[in-house]
Amino acid sequence: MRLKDENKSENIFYAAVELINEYGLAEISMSKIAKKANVSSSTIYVYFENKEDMLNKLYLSVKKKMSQAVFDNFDDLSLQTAFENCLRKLADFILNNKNDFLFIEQFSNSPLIHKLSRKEGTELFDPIRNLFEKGKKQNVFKQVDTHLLVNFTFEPVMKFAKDHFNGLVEMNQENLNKIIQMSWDAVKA
Amino acid sequence: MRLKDENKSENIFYAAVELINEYGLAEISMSKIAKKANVSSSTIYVYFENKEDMLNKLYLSVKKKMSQAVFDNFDDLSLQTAFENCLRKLADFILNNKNDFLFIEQFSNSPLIHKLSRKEGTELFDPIRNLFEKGKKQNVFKQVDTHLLVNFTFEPVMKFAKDHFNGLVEMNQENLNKIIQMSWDAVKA
Amino acid sequence: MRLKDENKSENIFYAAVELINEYGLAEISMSKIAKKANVSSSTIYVYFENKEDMLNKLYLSVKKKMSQAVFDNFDDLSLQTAFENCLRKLADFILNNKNDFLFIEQFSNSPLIHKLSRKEGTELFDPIRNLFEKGKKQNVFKQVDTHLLVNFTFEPVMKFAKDHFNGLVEMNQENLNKIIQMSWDAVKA
Amino acid sequence: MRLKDENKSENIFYAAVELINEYGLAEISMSKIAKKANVSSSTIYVYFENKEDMLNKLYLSVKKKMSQAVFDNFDDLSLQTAFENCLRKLADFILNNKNDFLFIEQFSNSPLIHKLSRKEGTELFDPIRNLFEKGKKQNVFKQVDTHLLVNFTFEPVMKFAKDHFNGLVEMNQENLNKIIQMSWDAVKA
DNA sequence: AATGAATGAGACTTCATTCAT
DNA sequence: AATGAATGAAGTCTCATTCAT
Repeated sequence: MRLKDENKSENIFYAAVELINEYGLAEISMSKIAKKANVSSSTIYVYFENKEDMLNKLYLSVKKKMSQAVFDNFDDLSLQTAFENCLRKLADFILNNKNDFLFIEQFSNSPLIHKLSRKEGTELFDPIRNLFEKGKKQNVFKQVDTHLLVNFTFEPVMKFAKDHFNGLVEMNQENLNKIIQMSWDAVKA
Repeated sequence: MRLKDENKSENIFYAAVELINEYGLAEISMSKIAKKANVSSSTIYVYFENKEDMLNKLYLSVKKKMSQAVFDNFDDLSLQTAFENCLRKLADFILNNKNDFLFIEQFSNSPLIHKLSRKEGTELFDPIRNLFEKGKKQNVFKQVDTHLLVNFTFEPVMKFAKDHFNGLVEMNQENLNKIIQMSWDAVKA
Repeated sequence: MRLKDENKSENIFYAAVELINEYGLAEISMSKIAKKANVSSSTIYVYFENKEDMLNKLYLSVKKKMSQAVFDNFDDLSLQTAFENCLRKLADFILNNKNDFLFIEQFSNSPLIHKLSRKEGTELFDPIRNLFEKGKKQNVFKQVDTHLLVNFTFEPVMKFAKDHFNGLVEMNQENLNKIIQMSWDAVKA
Repeated sequence: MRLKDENKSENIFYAAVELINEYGLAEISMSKIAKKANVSSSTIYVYFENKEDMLNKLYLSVKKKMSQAVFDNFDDLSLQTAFENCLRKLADFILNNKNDFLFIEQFSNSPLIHKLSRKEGTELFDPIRNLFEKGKKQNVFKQVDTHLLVNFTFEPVMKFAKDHFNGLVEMNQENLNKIIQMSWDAVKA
């Protein structure tokens, strides 16, 4: 028996993300992905049950990559430094992995995402939730639902990144500093 | 010659939004929309050039409906009241027009959206930008790119609404009040 | 709107029967049928829901044609003449419509046939059952389940026809006469 | 070198018969058979040249099993007892091996059957032909083509069995006795 | 204006089979 | 002998769109 070629699965993921960004979730096809990944389209079905399964696994894979980047060296820092750091790393990741980021945005707003995938994807960001829980106890943060604190941390920067990609604004150091300040103002007690 | 039936066009829009929410942008088809709208699929082509045209017009139509709701009675108010009011009206609109809102989120994250549609859609929210411009001059708001102020106003509440629809949190009056406070803290000078 | 071309549906039926005989139920495809019928394979789906639906409707159509041939001028005859006549007409039909006959044999032995189609197909042969019911009352036929009488009437001649097509025997007048005699011996009181 | 595992080949046969009855000759696939037989689909190719070869060998195997059952203890009996016995044993076999029987009916009506397989399958029933040849010489049976005698012996009971499986009639002792009587009336001189 | 008929292109997926171990 | 990996070919069916009325 032949050995599974781990590259193949990665090539498929890579091709899918590229194409989804170019044409949109609605317009990609398994055969386009296969062609770009240099495999036969039937080979995709060796690795995934079907299109939906493939997309959900891709989502989880990309989200994991993103969370690892964001929470790199996260636990050893003070609250505020950790908060600031992860925002910077998020911005970094988005700018350097535009397609990954935009794929996540597209997919997580579509009903193709499975309940379980959404849950698992959310849990990858537990560290930031834990940070806020801890901070709330120390009265560093507002006494509000943790989800709210998270939303004020991540959503504005992510929207700003999209505006950046659309040419409306420029995501430079200065703007990033301001975002961090504003996020902090929003969440701090 | 018969007149174009305004109802038909609305039925088509309505059916499209429903189906996109149920199956996703990737899975809808002109024939499914036609069937749900009780028209022949060729009739859709009487009203729209093609699928892309239809979706972009639908987007603009829904976004307009949303902006009208958000900026209802907007200009006659003080800065802070206008700010608070439009956030409340946004939340209201989202809760009462879930499918419209989720369609916008799905569509505006997809490359199917035309550059021009995005621009026109953005301009529908000029009132909030004008408000911030005015407020910056009065030193009520931080001296940062207006897009940033807008992002801190709308993004968190919209994400919170999605969390609400996913059963993670409850969008009640209390939480809404907190959101408004946090948004204000983020943008105020 | 264009008018439905009744020919198309007949061409599809004809092509299907031909191909099923050439390649077998297991080996035909919608596209082969379409090509032979000179229509686009998507056109088949204008006329039929799917392959199964098409095959079942084809079955009923062919079976009806067969029953009409078999029971032509059936009711006005005496019991024995009617019995003999319909056997001769069956043999005639089979010899002149080999493909139709063999299609029925193939399809009715496959699980693709719907319960309802089998029932409807069976009912098309009610006349022979009525004949036997009547004859049983007059003590012309054996007092056994009518299905049994039918089976002894039709099955041997149909198997003989298949043997004929396979080159094992020759279905000539002499053999047909003998078959009729044997059938009669089997069913008569 | 390992020996071919006789079990594997039997498992494959068994799985094939089951699936063909459930889904039909047209809908089975090597991979479905492999899955049901708990072997890899490439293993099937260790035992058979290809799908057609496998089906033809399966046919012959099942037909042999059937003929052995039918002609068990056949030669030592008187003409009429042998005739009656083998009809009873055929009915028995069919009732106890429904899937085997229905597979034969499906396969032998399809063009997938090879000329040679049909010939070999037919020869397995030589004993009944020999019986009729002998009986014709003794003027016990009608002086007609032996195939005809065979057809009047086997076809009605086989059709009756199918009617039974379709819920139209009940194949009980009483009905079987009548079938035997009718067959005898048909073939006897 | 409205629509059922029609279709080429292409969707997803499974197929029978071979390869490499 | 046995099998998981791999694939080109082909499967059914739906697609967006146009045609003809």
